Amino acid sequence: MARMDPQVSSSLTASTGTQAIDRAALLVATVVRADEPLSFLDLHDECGLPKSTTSRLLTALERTELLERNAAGSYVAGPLFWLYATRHDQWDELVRLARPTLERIGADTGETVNLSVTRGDRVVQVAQVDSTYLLGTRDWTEVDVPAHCSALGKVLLAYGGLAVPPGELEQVTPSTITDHAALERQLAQVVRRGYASTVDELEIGLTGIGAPVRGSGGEVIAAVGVSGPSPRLERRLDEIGRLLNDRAEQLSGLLRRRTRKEGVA
Amino acid sequence: MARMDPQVSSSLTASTGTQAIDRAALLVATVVRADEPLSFLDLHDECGLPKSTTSRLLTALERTELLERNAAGSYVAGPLFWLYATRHDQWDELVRLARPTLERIGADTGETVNLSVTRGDRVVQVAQVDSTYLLGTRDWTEVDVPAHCSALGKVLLAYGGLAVPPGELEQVTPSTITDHAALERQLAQVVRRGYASTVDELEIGLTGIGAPVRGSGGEVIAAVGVSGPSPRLERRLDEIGRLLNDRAEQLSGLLRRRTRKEGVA
DNA sequence: CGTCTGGTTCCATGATGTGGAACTCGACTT
DNA sequence: AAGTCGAGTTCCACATCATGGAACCAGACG
Repeated sequence: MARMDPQVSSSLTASTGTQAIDRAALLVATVVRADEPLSFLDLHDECGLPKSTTSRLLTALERTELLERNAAGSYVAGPLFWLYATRHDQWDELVRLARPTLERIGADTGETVNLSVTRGDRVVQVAQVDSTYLLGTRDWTEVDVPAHCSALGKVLLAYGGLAVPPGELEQVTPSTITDHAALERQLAQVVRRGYASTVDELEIGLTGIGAPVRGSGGEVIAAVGVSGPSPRLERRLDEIGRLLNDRAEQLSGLLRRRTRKEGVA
Repeated sequence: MARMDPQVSSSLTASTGTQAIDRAALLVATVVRADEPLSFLDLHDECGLPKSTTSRLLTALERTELLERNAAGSYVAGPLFWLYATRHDQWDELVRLARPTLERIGADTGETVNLSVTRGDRVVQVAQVDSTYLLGTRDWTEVDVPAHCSALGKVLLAYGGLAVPPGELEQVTPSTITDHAALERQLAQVVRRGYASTVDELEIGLTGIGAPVRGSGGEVIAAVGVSGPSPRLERRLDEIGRLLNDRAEQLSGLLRRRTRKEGVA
């Protein structure tokens, strides 16, 4: 009856008296994380439960509106998820999901951390974790700045989350890149390196570094980055750039569609 | 041990061997539908489960990321819901939720049914169920029309989902209302009656009727309506208006936050 | 320092979920 | 038309697992 070792299945946080629920939740999580219709068999061997059990659980989950079957009979997230999604803005939810990542970056670097997305043709900061230093950047959530001179803006430009505006590029400081060709060259480099940076280009003495966050389909949907005084950051550009890329990659992994063989969180 | 009559609990579709899951799902559904933090006790007496059971189930649901506790210890929807919401557009999900309602309206009236929302300062149709008549309106999903001469537009204007544009009101047909004062008077009437209509105001021979859909907080977030040839609809304005209001009310009920005493769907 | 409300842990009990095997259904072959 | 296979559901004896009353714990209030 025991499928494998009796006590290996759920290791952490000691679960007792909840086998059925753990399994049901595993099914739901698998469907939601995959984010594409999974057939009965997919779920059967993805989750490693006996056919009869799988069937019973899935039927119950469907009845309770946690899952639903599409026309082809495959399972997708059910009405409860639709309801939640209609009521909540997707960017707010991205912030929730990203919060732990931002905080880790904050702890690692000590600098102010930002998360940006494109809204229309503008870059807006949607979340911020403050610097541990006294000298940090102010809270500019919802403040939007020209894309071509902010690190997060450059990331979004470089990965196609945003198009480079056709007209003049505003000269915000003496260091701002205003030449289209030069900007394009930089953007190509951003893609090559996996992170973007601006030193004194948005404001004298302000340095920013950013990396791309990818959505479920692999498209770049947001950018994470840190910013702070140039003297403190200038020398750590590459170090922090790599760190950001790592962390952003992890966050992207969370958002990525997963089909096969993913350990239980 | 049996709380009530042994076979009364879950009547439809015969459930067997899934008590634990049904209960767990009930908890999740309650939290998601309420859409505001529910304390342990709220859930306890909302769902009528023994304390110990409630506790065990909630702990399991939290571990599996279906629920989460906020700072105050109350339960809210968990990371799995966030993930789903980040990946899906909220208007698309509204369409999913509304589809059954639209289809019922279509079946009731035989006319083309539309669902509209405001995007920025424009009204866009986001879903359509086609007329059973041959003479119906074409698919204008994503086509946006001036708000002051469409029934759904008037609904959104009337309930504050949209502001009346300050400038000239475009005269689309001879019947189009172009006078601001007259429009305001109509909008007030719309609120009084609970539905809006346009006869020949957008296109000669085209009549539309619409009613408001309210979101979780009670604000009007969308409008449902039917449209078709004036000869067929003109006489049924009030009848259909009431019908739409009823159906829209039902849909709104689905979206409304619910805190207490709601039967299991 | 006692008293409550709010919540978790224990544990004996048997109801409840389990899973192998039998069965059904439909599609595809021969 | 009969035969075969794969996908999925239903059955049912068994014992594992969820159950819930009671005891327990912790913090807030008086």
